[in-house]
Amino acid sequence: MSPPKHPLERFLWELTFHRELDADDRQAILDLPVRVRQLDPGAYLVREGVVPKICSVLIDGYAYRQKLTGDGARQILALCIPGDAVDLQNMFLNVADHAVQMLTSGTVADLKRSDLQDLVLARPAVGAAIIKSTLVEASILREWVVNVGRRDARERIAHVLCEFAVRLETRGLSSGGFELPMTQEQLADTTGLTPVHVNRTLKVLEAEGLITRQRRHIQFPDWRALQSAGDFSRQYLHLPDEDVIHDGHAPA
Amino acid sequence: MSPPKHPLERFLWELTFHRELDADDRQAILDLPVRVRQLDPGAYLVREGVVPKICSVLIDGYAYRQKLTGDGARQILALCIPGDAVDLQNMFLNVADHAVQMLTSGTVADLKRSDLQDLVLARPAVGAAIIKSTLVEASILREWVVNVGRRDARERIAHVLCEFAVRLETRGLSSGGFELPMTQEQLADTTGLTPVHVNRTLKVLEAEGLITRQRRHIQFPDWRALQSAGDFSRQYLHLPDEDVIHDGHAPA
DNA sequence: CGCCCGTTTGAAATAATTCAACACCGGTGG
DNA sequence: CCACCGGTGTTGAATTATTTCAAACGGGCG
Repeated sequence: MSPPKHPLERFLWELTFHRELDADDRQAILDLPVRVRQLDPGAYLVREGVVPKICSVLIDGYAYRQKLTGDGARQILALCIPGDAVDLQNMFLNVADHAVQMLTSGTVADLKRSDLQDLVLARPAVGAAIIKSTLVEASILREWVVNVGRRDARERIAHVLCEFAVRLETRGLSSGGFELPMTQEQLADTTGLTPVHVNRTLKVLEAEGLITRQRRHIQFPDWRALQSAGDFSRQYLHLPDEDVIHDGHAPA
Repeated sequence: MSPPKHPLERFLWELTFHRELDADDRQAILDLPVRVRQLDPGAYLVREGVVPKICSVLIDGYAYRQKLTGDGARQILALCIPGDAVDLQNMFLNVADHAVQMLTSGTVADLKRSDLQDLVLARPAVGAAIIKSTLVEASILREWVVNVGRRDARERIAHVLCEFAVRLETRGLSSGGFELPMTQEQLADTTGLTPVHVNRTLKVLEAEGLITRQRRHIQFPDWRALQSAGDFSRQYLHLPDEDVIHDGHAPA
């Protein structure tokens, strides 16, 4: 929970996850000129339809990718956690096909698009790491299609909780439970459900002993059972090694 | 409808769509050693969980990306049309997170993974084109999450039909209508619905005059209205220019 | 204290599913 | 040539998951 010394430290760590980087690669990333900004919940990092000149990296706090349907319904497409770059696709695509908005308050580091492009050209290993991280994002997207397309409410929510927990744990941002950074309405928009149905389903999960909740703090008394309820398997996250996630009350 | 002279011709065309390639780039692609295979419906191009050593490019026929849930339900994640490379992500990712299967019979060209990797290193423009095309795929995936997450059956099906029509048209594979290369059950698996509900919904669309059907041949008497019924806008396809798609009976 | 946002609960309505039967079509073999 | 067959499409009726609407509740904050 202590803030990283260098703004891009966690971003660097996340890239190294995907691809080995040598000292020069790492230094080149840390030398990138950044502007650090503090943002409020709801602030836009990217707006649909525009070409951003900057690419923001989340340092602290959470964000989400989002799209609206014609009649105003919202679908959340991805959750961004500290260390995620929010805009990598826009290094190659000319127009943002979705919006990115802050979920909580937090801070971001803005990189110049051109700086990033130069870096990728100068250091192919960094380019490879960036590509890999966008490919993993695509894999997560595929799993989300499965989630909203073929699972019922209980499975969907359990799955989202599992995914979020694992992603946080592998970055050292939580263990055995976490502060869910969103309202039930936002959870509804990530699972393609209604806020009231999310509420009822959370209570079911709680009644079954799969989660405990105090306010928005969620814990997993039976991690194994939650995974199975959510039909969750971490394969699609393409994590390099098998970190263990512990039960809420019985860290193994 | 006439088969391309060179097996990779349509693949090349699709890449050029995303990024300008000079004569040397293009020649390098066409010089790639290929093995051409004829495949039956249902044949696997990629199996989940394995590392393919080859990357197949669809020359003829259709394929789909697919994932199964724990209890055996299937979700189709993408439709591949002639010119699509089926495996680009596996150039960087070590394990396939989903399967790819032939929808119809057809032919594919197999490229050696290492050949492709060498090509990308030798010709950065080709690499850029490949990256862009995987990013467009990710954009389509995002739209699919919205589709199954936030649209009702009628909208979902109309949307899938629109997307498929536009993608086919921009590759010169159809105009004003097409032969839907899948059963209603497969359409159900792409929309997250039940086969019988797909059936009923198709009849609704037909009754509304948005589509006509004879067997699996679909036409669009009112293309504008179908788009609006499906909440479809081609922006997310990141197409370079604004090709026009015509109504079934009134090519404009 | 009172207000507002988010959560919780209930009852009624609806979209989609399930199960089951039947129709259709092209292909195969008698 | 016809009969049958399996896969696909079509239809109906009953059931279920989820939504909708509406109202009450709770806690944090000005």
